[in-house]
Amino acid sequence: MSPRRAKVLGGETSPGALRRHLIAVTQHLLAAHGAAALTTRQIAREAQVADGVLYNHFAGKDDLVLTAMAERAGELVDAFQAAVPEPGSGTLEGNVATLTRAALDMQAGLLPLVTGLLGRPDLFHGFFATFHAGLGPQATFAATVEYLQAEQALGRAADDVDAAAVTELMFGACQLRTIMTVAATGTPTVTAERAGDLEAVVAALLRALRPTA
Amino acid sequence: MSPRRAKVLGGETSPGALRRHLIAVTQHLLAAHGAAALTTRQIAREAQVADGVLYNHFAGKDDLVLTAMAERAGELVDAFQAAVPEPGSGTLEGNVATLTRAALDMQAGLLPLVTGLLGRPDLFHGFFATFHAGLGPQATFAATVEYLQAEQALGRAADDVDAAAVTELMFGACQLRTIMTVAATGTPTVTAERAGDLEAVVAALLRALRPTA
Amino acid sequence: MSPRRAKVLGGETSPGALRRHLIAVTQHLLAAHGAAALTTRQIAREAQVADGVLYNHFAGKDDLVLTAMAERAGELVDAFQAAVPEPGSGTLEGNVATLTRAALDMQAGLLPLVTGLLGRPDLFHGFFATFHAGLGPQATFAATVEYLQAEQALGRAADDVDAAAVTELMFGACQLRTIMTVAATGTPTVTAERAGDLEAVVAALLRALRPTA
Amino acid sequence: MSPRRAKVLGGETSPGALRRHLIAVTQHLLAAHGAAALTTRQIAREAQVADGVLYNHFAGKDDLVLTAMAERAGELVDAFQAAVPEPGSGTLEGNVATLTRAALDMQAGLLPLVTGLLGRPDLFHGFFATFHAGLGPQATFAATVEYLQAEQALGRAADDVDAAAVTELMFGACQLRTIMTVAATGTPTVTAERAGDLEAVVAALLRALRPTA
DNA sequence: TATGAATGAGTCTTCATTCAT
DNA sequence: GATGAATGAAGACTCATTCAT
Repeated sequence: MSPRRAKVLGGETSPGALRRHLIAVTQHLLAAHGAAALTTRQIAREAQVADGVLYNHFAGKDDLVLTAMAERAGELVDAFQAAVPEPGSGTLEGNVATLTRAALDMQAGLLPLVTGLLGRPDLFHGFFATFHAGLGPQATFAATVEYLQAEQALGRAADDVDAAAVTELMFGACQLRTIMTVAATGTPTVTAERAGDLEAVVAALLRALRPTA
Repeated sequence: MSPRRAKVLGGETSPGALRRHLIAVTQHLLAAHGAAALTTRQIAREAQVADGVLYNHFAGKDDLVLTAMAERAGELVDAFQAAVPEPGSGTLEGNVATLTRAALDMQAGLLPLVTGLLGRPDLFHGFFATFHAGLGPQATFAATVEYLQAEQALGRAADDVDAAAVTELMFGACQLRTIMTVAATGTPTVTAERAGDLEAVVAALLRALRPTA
Repeated sequence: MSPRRAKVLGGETSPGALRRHLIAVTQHLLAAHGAAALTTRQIAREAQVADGVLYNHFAGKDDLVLTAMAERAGELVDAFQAAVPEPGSGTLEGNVATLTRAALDMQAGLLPLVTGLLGRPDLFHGFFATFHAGLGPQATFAATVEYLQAEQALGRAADDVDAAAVTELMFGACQLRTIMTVAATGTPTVTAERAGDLEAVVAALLRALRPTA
Repeated sequence: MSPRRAKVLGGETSPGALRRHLIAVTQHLLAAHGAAALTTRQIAREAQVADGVLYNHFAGKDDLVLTAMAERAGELVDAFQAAVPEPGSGTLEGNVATLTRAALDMQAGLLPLVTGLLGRPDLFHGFFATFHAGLGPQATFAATVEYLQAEQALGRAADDVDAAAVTELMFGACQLRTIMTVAATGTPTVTAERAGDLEAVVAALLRALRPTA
């Protein structure tokens, strides 16, 4: 009836501002209340806009959600990649600890996203397909394997252990921690603090990377 | 009009028979199509009973689903526990491989259950609280830690590595494999075969358990 | 929240009563307000039932509407068929007048149905396909042609005129009258009275059936 | 941001150019996809203009659509009128055939217009009221009656048959053909070719116009 | 005048839950 | 206990219309 420009964005009028606002709200709701509570009405209410706005900027709910997820995942991936150490720099111990911590941060951020998708395997599949080669979570796995292989080549890590297997152990442990933290706390938001320390896990990983007796 | 449940249950009339039937049907649908496709009508149709029966045996949908999940989880836990080797028996290598394989089987079975729950953190929390001490998935973690500690005591595994950390690596890797398999295949059901082999992971775990050089 | 059996049907509890009630309401709304005003909510309100009931008896709105239309069309067709005279009985003049009047009644009843369908050619096509051979409006055309051919065989009508063409003229004139009546009155309901008399049309038709000079 | 209608209209800037453009686009969409698929957004997109323009030139969607319909109907009427033969010219047979073919062309063109209107009897009524005396489809009826009466006066057609009734038969048969063609093909567009030949219908009409035995 | 993002009532549909029989 | 029709809030989505720029 009476279309009035929302004043939610504080006068922000640059093109695409509302689009980004909707993405941000979706990411927030996803992280705060889980995927089950994510309805178009909730998004609209939280964004302080009319129910229909969503469809002026996205093809539909799935489009918005997938976009929000992909964007957030991209940020998490970027943050991880930035943390991957230069092979040969520092100590192997410190580097593995850094990587493990970064993996936990990423998994914690990824969980609320992945959570909503697991119930819809088709979308989940498409979500991973969304990323161009070398840009998705898969890329963080590859980067870690590469790092470890480089350390093996440098002789700082045993070369008779499979770098991919070690990476699976590392990422898997972090994911497990994340999920168990959700189970323990009952909130979808997992902070590094709540997830506990990883010292022992890092130590065990390092043993796998040391030369055999 | 008139009760004719006999058909489905093959004449079974003992008390609680229908209750167990509903649980079984729910477990089947959960495993086959995932939690997102689970409606009370689906359950009733598959169970060949009226829509309302559910409420004669359970407080509501959540109660039924949670009960079915807990029971199925119990079976998976039991299967895992049965696979935990006697410390000192066989070889450490074989035993760790057995445990890892058992962990993968359990995670694969657990995933469709957990999937529906992750979107609702409150229920997820309650799900774990459901288990009496020593009966839930947590117990399998404890059993594995105990096994490893016993091997450490027997001198077959290094005693300067944290058994709990190794267990986290093992379970975590299995969980990661399971989820990535869903992402790769786009189906909610993960079989051990589809999840690929674990040799390299087992080998890496064993390195963590061997004495340091 | 509180499901209570509607008392709309006056205590009628025979199976299928509500289904038939919904069909009747749909037919009424269609005839009274046209297809554009036909929403599921309107139907539910007019039927004095909850919004969702429709879906307990029909696959969806289209199913209900198509069913209602087919049923009403069936009645109209039956009424027409009952009016088709026995060839040789009475006078040709009287029989053609009877048929023309019957055709007008049928077209008047059919119009509000067809009206809603013309906007959706796919459904319109399916609507005619719905009828088993010899049961739809097409059958009335065939019956009229047959009647005329029988009169031709009896020598009461000229045999050098195409019976199908005469039938097209008859049915077409009636349809035109019906539509022009809607245009003139602005209501979708056309009664025989409002459509005016057909004497001159019948006379013209009879001329086509008389032997050439 | 800034007006750039020039593109579409080829630099045309005379007042009313955009108004006429919108009407043309609406007519095109109406004929091609039917009234059910006609949204203001569709029109705007097809016209390469902003959603709101429509309201700068018309009171609303109904106004635009009705205007477009009336204009198109006017064209169809003009085409028909141009085809009405001079009484006494050629042969009666040829002239009636010409008129019938022209009536079919007109009905086929009118159908997609009328289709969307039949579901809204109020608009349908207003549509016919739109035409000034002697300009609407009604005028074609009058012209045909006049033509026939002239032929009657000239002695080329029997004068004891009602010219209006014969016209009703002619127009009605054409309309029936048009609608049945939609039913048979499932497409909203009816071309003269698809509607089949009219020879038998013309022959029957001519019989009605010949002197009685 | 043109723009096009924003509006929000309204559409069809789903589904957990109730309760008279 | 069993039945299953009825309920109605809620979901995703559409679209004619408005108005600040």
